[in-house]
Amino acid sequence: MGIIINKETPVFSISAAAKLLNISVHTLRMYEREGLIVPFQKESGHRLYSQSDIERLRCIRSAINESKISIAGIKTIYSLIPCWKITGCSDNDKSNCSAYKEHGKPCWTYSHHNNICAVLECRDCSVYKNHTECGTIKETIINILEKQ
Amino acid sequence: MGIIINKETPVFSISAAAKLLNISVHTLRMYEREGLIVPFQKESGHRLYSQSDIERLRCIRSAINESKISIAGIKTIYSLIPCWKITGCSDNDKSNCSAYKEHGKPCWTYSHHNNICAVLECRDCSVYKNHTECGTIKETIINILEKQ
DNA sequence: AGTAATTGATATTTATAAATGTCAAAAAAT
DNA sequence: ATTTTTTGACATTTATAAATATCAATTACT
Repeated sequence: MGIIINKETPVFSISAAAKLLNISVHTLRMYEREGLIVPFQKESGHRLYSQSDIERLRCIRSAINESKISIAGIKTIYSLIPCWKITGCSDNDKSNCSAYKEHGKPCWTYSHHNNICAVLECRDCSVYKNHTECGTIKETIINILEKQ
Repeated sequence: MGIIINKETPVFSISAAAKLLNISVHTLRMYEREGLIVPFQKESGHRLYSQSDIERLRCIRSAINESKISIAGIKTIYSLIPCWKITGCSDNDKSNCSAYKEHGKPCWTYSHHNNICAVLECRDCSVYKNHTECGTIKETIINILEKQ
């Protein structure tokens, strides 16, 4: 059998994740409702968290508790990632995309029927996976600007 | 005589500005201490605010009160403005600049002895003047990315 | 010269975001 | 089959960021 377990494999239940992070399951659901995280969902609706999800949540917790950035602030910061450059959106994709045109919410909180994002779960997209904290976001802005 | 009064002319005392905004003078000084605003300072140390400053402060108030973004969040958002592309920093300028290398604080909260920013008061720099709220910041990121 | 406004620094208050608690129904595990 | 966990929705608590208050010293008006 070919089961591969890596950092992206969803393995922790919500209670296991909560214990690892020393927070309550309510808090985890709140972060999800706010669009900070996108855990894997089974058909039943039950959530599963990967090691990557845990690390992402540690960053979020640090932003809230150490850096004193509010949840609304984190959402807005995520919304400034130039996702369209990472995904390779066409002009048409962009004109159909709220994530491109608006701000205040991360791109992965929008539904993507009519553009390039429809081919991939947001959870598996590098825009989501690679950007957990502000340092990485600034690096991305710099990299995209210097590269082209 | 050639006195020109426009939106950038510092004319309001701190108490006048506080009244216009319906806040206390303490709050205005706090925003300054946090690096959100850079009012004009007389030799005596007394502050003067322009019409532009008032509008900037309205944006900041709206971010805090309506959008629920914390002051630390606003600072981090400001720190994501690609200032080096606006000022035309050289590679050497960048390597000497904390605003380029770090994040969490707006570029105008750093001292700029040793790069292109030394020639202009931050208060008079378009990085500061043109970016009061998140919409403009996203627009700038988009514009810089599409232009080049 | 005398009143009013501003300064910075420290302490206090208040508003509310973030986190938890509770509940009944549904799903999963043993 | 029974126990445990998860679900969503609503209510409550708590921690603290944001805003004020107070103070003596300094500066600015008239």
